Amino acid sequence: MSSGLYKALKGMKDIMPPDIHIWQDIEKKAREIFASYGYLEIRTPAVESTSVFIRSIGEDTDIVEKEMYTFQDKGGRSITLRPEGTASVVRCYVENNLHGLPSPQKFYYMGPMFRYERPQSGRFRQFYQIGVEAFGSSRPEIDAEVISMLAHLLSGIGLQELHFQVNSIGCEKCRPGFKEALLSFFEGSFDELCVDCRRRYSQNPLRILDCKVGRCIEIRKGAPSVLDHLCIDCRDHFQKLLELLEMLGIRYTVNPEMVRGLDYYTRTTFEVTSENLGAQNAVAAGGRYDRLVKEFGGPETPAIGFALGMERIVELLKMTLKYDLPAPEVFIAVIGERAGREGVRIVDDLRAGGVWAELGDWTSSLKSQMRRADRLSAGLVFVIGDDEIQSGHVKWKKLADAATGEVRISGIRDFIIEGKQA
RNA sequence: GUGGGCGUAGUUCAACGGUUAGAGCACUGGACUGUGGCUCCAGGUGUUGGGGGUUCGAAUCCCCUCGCCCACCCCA
Repeated sequence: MSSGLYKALKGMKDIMPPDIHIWQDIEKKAREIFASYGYLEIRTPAVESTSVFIRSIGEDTDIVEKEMYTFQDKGGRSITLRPEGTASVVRCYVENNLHGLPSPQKFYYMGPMFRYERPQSGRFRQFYQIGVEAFGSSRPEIDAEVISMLAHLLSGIGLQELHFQVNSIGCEKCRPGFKEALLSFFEGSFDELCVDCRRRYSQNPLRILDCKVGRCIEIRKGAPSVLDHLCIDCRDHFQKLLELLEMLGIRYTVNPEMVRGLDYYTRTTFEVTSENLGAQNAVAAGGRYDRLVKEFGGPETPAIGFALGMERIVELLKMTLKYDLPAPEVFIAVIGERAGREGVRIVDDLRAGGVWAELGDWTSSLKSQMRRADRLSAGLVFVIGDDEIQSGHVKWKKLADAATGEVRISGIRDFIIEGKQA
């Protein structure tokens, strides 16, 4: 049972030690890898005009229909906490005329996203994503670059056994034909489809391919495949991408039934899943969105990106790696007020030298100070009392193996720093 | 939005409808008066999530409500 007057809102979590160190490691690794691929950080506001998201994500997607945190500000404007990152970055790209810079322009971002959903395992109302967006190239090489970068990031932080799926959902030229084909395929068995799929039939027939209801899975056997309906250009693009992925040694499967939940995707879509997560098993996903920049009032600019879900990655990492709390290098136990004052000086000096040092409380017993040092897993303990101040020499003890020694008080700082280097 | 499971100490969990709701861990102090871990001893905490009802009597049964978890849906 929790105490206190307040709790975090439903679906929102505090991220604390020791977990926070996993988060920091992931973020650090991501920055390193993105840097080597030439992606630069971009930070956009967490709130945008509601229309930014409606326009990009799509009027009748679930996100827009029922999952957005939308409010009116005091000026009566409708504003929304971002449910994903791409829309904001595209808005930023267009607003700041970044297309005037040499193409392609490549960015990454990290931060919280918000969706008003019922929380469950791996799903939160405030969740964190790391994402990348590359603008200005329609070449399959950039698709491969983005996917390869994702693969390197995931393996770089120690995740194995992830499943890469790729697909192409065509462009504005070939998708209408495919929709037609789907509609006529399902026409005869329409009445047998589940309620949701009957709705999808008119709203977004591609999603029928993604339905998990047993009967619908039956019915769609033999349904037309997107891949058979791609136009020449899309087919060529996809083919080239697959060749590049082969060449890079990225293991993947082509899944023609993979459909993404955002309307802006064109051509390449991909998703990375894990078997160890429960129902919400996507750890990262992305795709190409060649029309969005234009939609936002910019010049025709092809683009591609992905986002990965921090909580899910952290969850996977916690299964295999053990993260300990960081521990101080030095603990100064002090006996008596005079030593207590001397201790303040010593830890301050050590800290100025970049050493994590903690000071005991001279009003509590040496035993309890030692116990605290032990609980903190401190590396070395120095015990200072009147005798030590008199003689200028102090004993140290290494908690791990109980080794002891002696050093001049004035030499503690050098002793520690040299010890670190050795 | 729809289902299912669960709410007892800081934490993990006990308590056939029946005394004053207990135990491990953790925490603090001591045994060991200036050296941690191991052992032993001592110490404290609960509106049994909240509200109502049934009953002589409710942590226990019923209703409502809130919260958490899981799943559907959807997605990172």
